[in-house]
Amino acid sequence: MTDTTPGRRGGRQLPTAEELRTWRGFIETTAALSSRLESRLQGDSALSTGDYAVLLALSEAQGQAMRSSELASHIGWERSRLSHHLGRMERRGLIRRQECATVPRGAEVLLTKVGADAFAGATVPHLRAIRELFVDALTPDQIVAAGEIATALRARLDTLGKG
Amino acid sequence: MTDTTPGRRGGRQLPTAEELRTWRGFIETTAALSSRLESRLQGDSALSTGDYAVLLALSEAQGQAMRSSELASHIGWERSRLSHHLGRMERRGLIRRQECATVPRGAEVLLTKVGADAFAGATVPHLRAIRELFVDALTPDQIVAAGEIATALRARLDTLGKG
DNA sequence: TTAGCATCATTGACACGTCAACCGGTAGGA
DNA sequence: TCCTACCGGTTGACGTGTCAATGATGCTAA
Repeated sequence: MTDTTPGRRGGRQLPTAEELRTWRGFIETTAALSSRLESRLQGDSALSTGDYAVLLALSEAQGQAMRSSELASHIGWERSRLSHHLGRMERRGLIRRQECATVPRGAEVLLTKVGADAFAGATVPHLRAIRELFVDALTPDQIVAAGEIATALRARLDTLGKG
Repeated sequence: MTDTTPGRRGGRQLPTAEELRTWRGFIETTAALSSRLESRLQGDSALSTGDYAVLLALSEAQGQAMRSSELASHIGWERSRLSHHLGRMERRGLIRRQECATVPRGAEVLLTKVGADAFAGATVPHLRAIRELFVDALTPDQIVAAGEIATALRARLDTLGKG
């Protein structure tokens, strides 16, 4: 394992072999974690994490309803993505869409009973899975460190922008 | 924000509100990081990270060729996923598939010149993006901590198995 | 007034992943 | 021998995500 130290010249260099190993472990493990959580949720409640995010937002909204674009920005999705997803959720009866009374071109998304029940049944197993797969896997110090790492990475993403 | 401490009874409890905040920040940020890296790679080289993984494996293999199932296990993919992906890569001329001479029912995957060139052009920008978005975002201590967190999470995933 | 222009939402085309079914061939055991 | 079971690989159906284009509707400025 020859050392590929880029070092010197303080400029824009490539990662070292060690940094790359850490990177791969980190990104692959977090992906695996997401995917495991997804399949746990699916198995426990027949919902995807996307469904869960939508249902969570709607169940917390007053009237259990939100405008489509409001919902999109609340959960941080592109409108196109939300529109596709709502179409699938509507086919399964989890939500309903209707024209918004107040805003002419607006669409109002409503939580149905089926959706509310599905969400109610999903939340405890989902939180339990988060506890088992994340919280219980780490020491308290590591949880704090994970939070700080996420904050630092997020800051970097934000400052670099889409570039 | 009422404290939802589960604590006591040392049993299988739900995460606290604080743990949940950390969890959300962590999982959403790592997802955003993956997605940003994906779009950087796409913009720099018209390759996806999936393409990159396949091309990396093939370019390191002797003869720049591998059996399909060997490739699948090397990069940790299900065979079905690889088969679909190879179909798309083959349409773009990045790889070629042919019957394996030695193993009757085996398929051999070959790196084409187009694929090798695409990979060669992609690697430096990709490594640079990893440096900018991950390595440079964290302190050396945080990189070490990230590695340890990944190891701990991975261990947890492995011990829990598919359950 | 009307020609742009931004905004809200949907749509279509396509890439990507998973799951389950399938096919062809090889290997064991009745 | 024949039946079965596995193995390598492909396929189809479907959920999911992005991008670019399209409607439909208001706002604004010549």
